[in-house]
Amino acid sequence: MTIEKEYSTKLAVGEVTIDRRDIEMLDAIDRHGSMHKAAEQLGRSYARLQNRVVEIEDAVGPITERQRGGSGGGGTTLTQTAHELCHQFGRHEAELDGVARVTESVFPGTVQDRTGELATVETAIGSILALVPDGAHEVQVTVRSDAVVLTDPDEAPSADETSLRNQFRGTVMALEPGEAITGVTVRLGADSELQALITNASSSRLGLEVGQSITVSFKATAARAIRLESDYSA
Amino acid sequence: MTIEKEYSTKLAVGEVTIDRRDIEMLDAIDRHGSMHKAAEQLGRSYARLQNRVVEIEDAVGPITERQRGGSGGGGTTLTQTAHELCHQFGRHEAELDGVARVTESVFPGTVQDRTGELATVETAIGSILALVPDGAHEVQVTVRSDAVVLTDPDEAPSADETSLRNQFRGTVMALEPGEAITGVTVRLGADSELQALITNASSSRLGLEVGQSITVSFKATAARAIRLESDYSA
DNA sequence: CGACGTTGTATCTTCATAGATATATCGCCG
DNA sequence: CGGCGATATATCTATGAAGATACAACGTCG
Repeated sequence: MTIEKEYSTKLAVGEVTIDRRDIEMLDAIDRHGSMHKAAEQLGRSYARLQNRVVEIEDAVGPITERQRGGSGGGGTTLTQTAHELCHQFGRHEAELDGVARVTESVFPGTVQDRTGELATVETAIGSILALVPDGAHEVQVTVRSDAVVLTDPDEAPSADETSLRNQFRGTVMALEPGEAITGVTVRLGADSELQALITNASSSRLGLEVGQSITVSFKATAARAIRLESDYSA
Repeated sequence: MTIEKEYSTKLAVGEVTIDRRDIEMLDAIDRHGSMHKAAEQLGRSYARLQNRVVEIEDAVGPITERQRGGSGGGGTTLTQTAHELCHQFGRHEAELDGVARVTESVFPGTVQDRTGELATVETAIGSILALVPDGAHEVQVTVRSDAVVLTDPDEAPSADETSLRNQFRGTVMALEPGEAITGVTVRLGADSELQALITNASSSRLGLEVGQSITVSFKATAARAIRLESDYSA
């Protein structure tokens, strides 16, 4: 059975939380210049829609300029605030979409030293410096494939010169070239693999081939651990 | 007014989508060994809870072993499948949490050449290679601060040797040291700043100081653009 | 000055979700 | 063999979100 990662994007601003439906509403108002037409196009009742606009404005401040009477009977336009809300929502959604799309590599391990939110986790592939939740001991470290940097081992900068704190040596096991991006699977230990996403250009620049030795790096701030003895008590 | 990024985590598996409430339910069942006690602890009705378990199992397959009668009257334990579901949910949530926590830097620009999902975007700080949605022209490129790599300019590897396709030169404007992680603000152009998160260790290793010249890099697969002429029509 | 197409409200209905309650079933154990 | 504490299930009710409907208010324009 396949499990798909899903999410729903929200922005908490003041007292209200704005979801996709609200953004679609604002977008429709913007495109049609009136709340009535927006309601019609979205197939929802004008009353509720207008109500929601007021509700949001009560918490956020003016997001519309509403005019009644006048030529055409009036209309509603969005304020700059509303447009910025939409953009911010779009950016947030793009980031979340990235999370849901991208594959992750998982390494079980045990927490060793901790400093603040960071800790070293002992895993099958060695020590990983990662963000570790408070009080966790047995954890899984996850690394997003779009955060993994590949380097030619001969040219690899020593970890001293960059902020890439995790660096491992591995062997390219598989290449899945796409139109612009190649998925790379790197074997790091007996049973451990790490996936990376790189541009096709980088792939050919590095001369990637199956069987090749390669250096993989990722930032500590991009490696996140979750505790295995999960406790979801609210 | 402050806008906070929120989200809600979900896993779509088969016909049902599992949310945090479901995971909390499974966790409570696991801890108490019975659905009745779980319902009581969660303050929800046994009937609905039991119903939900059946609902999930209809779609996902066995996630519990339920026994009635016997010593103690019976009880319910979770299957391995259920535990894996919880872990996967935890990992997914950790990633989303990362998105909501981390700051992002935004660069408006216009799309130039495109190959598949990738395109170069002309911005105030120069060309950025990023993931760009289909058909977009005017965009905002966002870069997560945990994806930015800092390098000593003298030692910076040429872009030829790594899969870090975006590389810029800048000046450190601000340092916000935390317990384990330092937030770094780098000025890249007249009006453009990029934020990065690095470990304190990396910060001191690089000898970071305000005013210092520094090289920032990030992967094309970690830079995401959203269209400015947003169209949220469903 | 009246028509028109808006915005602004108020009220009723519909629907889905979940709690409340009651009852049946099960199977070990004293 | 009855009690206990669980699972299993059906029915009623409470609640909240949203649609349906109706009507008042507004202001430009013909």
